[in-house]
Amino acid sequence: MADKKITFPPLNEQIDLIRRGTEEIIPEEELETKLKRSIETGKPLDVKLGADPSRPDLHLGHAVVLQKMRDFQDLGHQAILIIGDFTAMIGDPSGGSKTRPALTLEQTRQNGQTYFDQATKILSSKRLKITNNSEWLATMSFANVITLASKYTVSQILERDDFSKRFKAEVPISLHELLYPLVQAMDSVAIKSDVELGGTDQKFNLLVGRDLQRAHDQEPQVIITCPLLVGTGGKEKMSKSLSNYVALNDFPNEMYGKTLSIPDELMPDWFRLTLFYNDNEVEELKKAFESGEFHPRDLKRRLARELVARYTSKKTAQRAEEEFDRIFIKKDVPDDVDAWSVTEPIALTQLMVDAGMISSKGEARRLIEGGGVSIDSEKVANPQLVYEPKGEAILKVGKRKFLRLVASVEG
RNA sequence: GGGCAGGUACCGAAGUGGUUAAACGGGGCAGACUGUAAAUCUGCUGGCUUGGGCCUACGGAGGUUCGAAUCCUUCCCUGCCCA
Repeated sequence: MADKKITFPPLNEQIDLIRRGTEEIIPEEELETKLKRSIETGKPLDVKLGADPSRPDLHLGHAVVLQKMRDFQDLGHQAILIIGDFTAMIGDPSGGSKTRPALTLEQTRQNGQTYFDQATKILSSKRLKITNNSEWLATMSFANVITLASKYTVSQILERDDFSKRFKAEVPISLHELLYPLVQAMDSVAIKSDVELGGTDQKFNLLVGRDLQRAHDQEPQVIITCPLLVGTGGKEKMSKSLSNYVALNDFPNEMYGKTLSIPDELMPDWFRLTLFYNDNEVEELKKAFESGEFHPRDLKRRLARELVARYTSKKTAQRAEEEFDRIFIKKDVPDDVDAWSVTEPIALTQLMVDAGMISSKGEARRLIEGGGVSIDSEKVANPQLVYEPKGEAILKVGKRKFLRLVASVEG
């Protein structure tokens, strides 16, 4: 680590930025103490963020916390991204009874790389350190583990809401699940973190980090939780497994479209959490919205536009919007539709499966029967339809899947 | 180790010999209406094939039966109580 002294912004300035958009800072006085000390010594704070490499697709929900991490970097502090490769190898069981497939070391490494690529859309690659937690966890002996487990009590662990709920509901909780918070907390001990970031759902785990650091005679980390972003469905938090997410890697058009499909009530939250509007700005939007100055649709268009611009460019966002209007308002066809060559008559259902638009012919048939498939804007009524290749035709499946069918001569 | 209750499709949950690919609810998908919003209404929600049909599926494996998710045996798993 560089031992060059860094000059930090004044305390108040730092606190203001850090506090912005966070849910809780526990305890705030300790944050001040740590910041003051770093100003005096010129030594940056080590800020920890845990990353789960088993699902390497980052989405806007992750972005909330990553942005907070970025704030710390901008203030001159050290970001430490911990890739939970050890955890991923075992397979985190939380949330379900099914054991997740254990990943190989190579896979986790690969995932770690993609994680990095995506995370640096938000994080600066300066003052960024990435570590795999297998580095210290893989070498722990069983005796070490027992000792670790002795530092915490059953009732302390059962304080965690979802554990106690499951316990009360007589739903199985396996022993190693109870250990997970400790494993996570070990990371904090290993890197001697000053601050750890996470979503509000991580609060318990982060707090265990404090306890465990104390048990190892370290100064406990300050924990900072960020609000959870609600997913496109409008009910549950954004998560990959619920497929209600907008990925950082989504194509601009997708990102634009998905954003426009969120329920209206989500808009203030999204402005706040994905675009980091401050409370006043959000308040103003709300007022303008309630007074009828804005049509909710226009406000959402603005949200989508700014969001796409944030991850690509203004120009691209503009294009995404135009494209959207063309397709959904003018009912036109997008201009970047994948082509699919058809050489001979083929059952439409088969074609849809072959092209990967749908996973089974049965499903394709049902969709057709339900009126969800059209060719050149004409609904297909007959599920048995055999498509005769001729020139070009646009096949539309469901709300947003398009395919350009191109007749091509054999050879 | 003993006693009891359970294991059903994405989830929750009915069904206790045939009419069960399996009620109902949630979730999801699609359609109508819209602003790809919400609310509402409608349809669909195992695979393959259509001429009938065929295959896979109610924790696993066997068995009884013309016929089993449903009965029997055995094994596995989970929760509760006792030790």
